[in-house]
Amino acid sequence: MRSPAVLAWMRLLRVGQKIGRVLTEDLKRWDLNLAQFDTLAHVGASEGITQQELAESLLVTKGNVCQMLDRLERRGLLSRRPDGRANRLFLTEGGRRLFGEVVPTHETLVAAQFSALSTKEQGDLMRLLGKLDRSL
Amino acid sequence: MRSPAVLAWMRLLRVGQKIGRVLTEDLKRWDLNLAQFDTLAHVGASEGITQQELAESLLVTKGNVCQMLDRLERRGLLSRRPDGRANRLFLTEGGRRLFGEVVPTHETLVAAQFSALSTKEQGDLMRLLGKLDRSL
DNA sequence: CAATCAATGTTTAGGGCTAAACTATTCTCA
DNA sequence: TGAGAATAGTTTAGCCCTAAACATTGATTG
Repeated sequence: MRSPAVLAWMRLLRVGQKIGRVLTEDLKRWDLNLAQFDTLAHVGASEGITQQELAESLLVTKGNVCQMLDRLERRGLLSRRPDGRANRLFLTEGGRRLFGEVVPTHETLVAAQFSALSTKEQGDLMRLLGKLDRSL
Repeated sequence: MRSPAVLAWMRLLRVGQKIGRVLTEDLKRWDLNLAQFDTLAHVGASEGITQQELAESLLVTKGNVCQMLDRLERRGLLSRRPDGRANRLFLTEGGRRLFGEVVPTHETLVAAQFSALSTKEQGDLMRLLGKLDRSL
């Protein structure tokens, strides 16, 4: 007999994979993937953030952030601005425009993935995951 | 204002990353990562499964499965057994032994990650994710 | 039976991610 | 002030994963 925790974990992974796949597929329209979208989202929400802070915020390594930024910068979506020994990050005009275009569609699609749950259930799920997140 | 769905999605991703990191760290003791563990788990639970079936079950591509199996086979943990045009997969003695050793610890650690939630809450989470999974 | 089609597996190129080694800059304080 | 510690970023090797091209084998049907 499997514990509720193990079952919950297996399902959490599975749901994450499934939804991630749908979102990734949709983001191809803008030639973005989920990691790039999340990076733009974080920078857009906190412009002036450093690479180090971005890495902590995304829960990835700074090496990863560095490479990710190389690509996004090459595409002209954001820019590094040196500040002391750190780099501060900003969206370019193009990055801001693209981001503003993608977000509404993206959020609608996310909502659609959760539409099998009632509003109350979505709230419950959100709260349970929030509690779990804070404990980790 | 963010919808409950978007918040739930962000937290789901985040919780998945955090727990995944803890489990990955622990699996290093056996020189395994999460993907390899999952592969062993699936094969162990359904020996004789084909590569195609395994790929569908893991929600990854068959190309990925092929490479993953190359590594696990090289390590002597499982074996491909040709059957018609398919390969049927089996754990080796070593694979079965390793797997039996890892699983209890792993499940305990998973349970620990969810310990901030009461038994009822874990059940609720499990059910909500199950409902969501079936709808996707 | 032979040609075609479908199913299974393999390979390859490329991006995501990590750990660890490395570089460069800034801070500290004796 | 100058040496060393701490901090921020970059690079590299290697595994994970995908998409797409490829190869092989089995099934279908004219």
